Amino acid sequence: MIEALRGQNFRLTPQRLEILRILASSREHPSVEQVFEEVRRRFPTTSLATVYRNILKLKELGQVLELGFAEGGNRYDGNRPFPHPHMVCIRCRKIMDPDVENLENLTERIASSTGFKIVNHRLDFFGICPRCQEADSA
Amino acid sequence: MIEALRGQNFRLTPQRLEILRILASSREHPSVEQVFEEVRRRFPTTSLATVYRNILKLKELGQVLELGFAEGGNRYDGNRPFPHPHMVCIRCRKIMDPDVENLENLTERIASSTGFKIVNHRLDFFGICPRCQEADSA
DNA sequence: CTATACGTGAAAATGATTATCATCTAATAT
DNA sequence: ATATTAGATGATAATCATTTTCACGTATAG
Ligand SMILES: [Mn+2]
Ligand SMILES: [Mn+2]
Ligand SMILES: [Zn+2]
Ligand SMILES: [Zn+2]
Repeated sequence: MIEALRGQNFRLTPQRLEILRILASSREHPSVEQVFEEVRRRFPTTSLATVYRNILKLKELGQVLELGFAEGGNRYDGNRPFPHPHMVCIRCRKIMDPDVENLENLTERIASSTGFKIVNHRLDFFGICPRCQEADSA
Repeated sequence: MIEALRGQNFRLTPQRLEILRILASSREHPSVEQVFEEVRRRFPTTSLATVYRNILKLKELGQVLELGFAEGGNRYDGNRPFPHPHMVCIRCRKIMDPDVENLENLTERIASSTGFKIVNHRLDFFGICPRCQEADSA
């Protein structure tokens, strides 16, 4: 992933490398705020704007998948930077990657039946995660 | 749909009825701004806040489906107020309802494999609509 | 008709994201 | 190592959709 950055005239600053590392290592689909707090552990002077800027760059380079939400902050996946389904817990806001077969069939069928040239898709399931279900019954 | 409102202590104001009518009759998945402009044709003093408030109520009553987008305004479907796939043109922002078989199978499979209790879902395909493809080749 | 909640209009507040700008620094050449 | 410079950062202001506030208006019940 670092290689993807070297291509352009991108500098490898400590903040940038740390943001990279956090996004690549986390499976939690972190928010900007979460990345910000984690970067600050190592580089306490880091600005929130820097986190936004670097995530934007990585998104443009196709190294990070952005999960935009109309309410509440966006979330990011640095492990699977391509469209895939997500499970969103409406209680604790945890986001998981379920194991599910690909949607190429569905995509192609919709493309041919509507005449759209499909370039992207988004599939989210909203519900209550197992842990929050336990909390309910307790 | 008007009946759904009578249930509670909801008053049937002219603005409210007009917003209702617009959402129920439009197949274009209008934005708040579009509803606002249309309401103003008949009731020129209507406030934008009133449009937001009434759409919120209808959403809470399950009479309108909200399509939230992280960037740009949200869009609303008053014809199919239940989860269904959408085709979003990334050029002209038009949104269509494609004809597609139901996703109950997929939903159930994901629910059982992840332990989630799924209460909602969202499936969007992003691409270029036929009309914008023509504009491209011209 | 009167009374009373609910609704409205106007404007301010909110919250996430983006833009601005002076300063800093990583990368490269000398 | 030093100088150069284009890109990066930090702090702050601006943006934009949406929500909140509050004084006033009005639909509805009695
Ligand atoms: Mn993911
Ligand atoms: Mn629809
Ligand atoms: Zn949960
Ligand atoms: Zn189009």
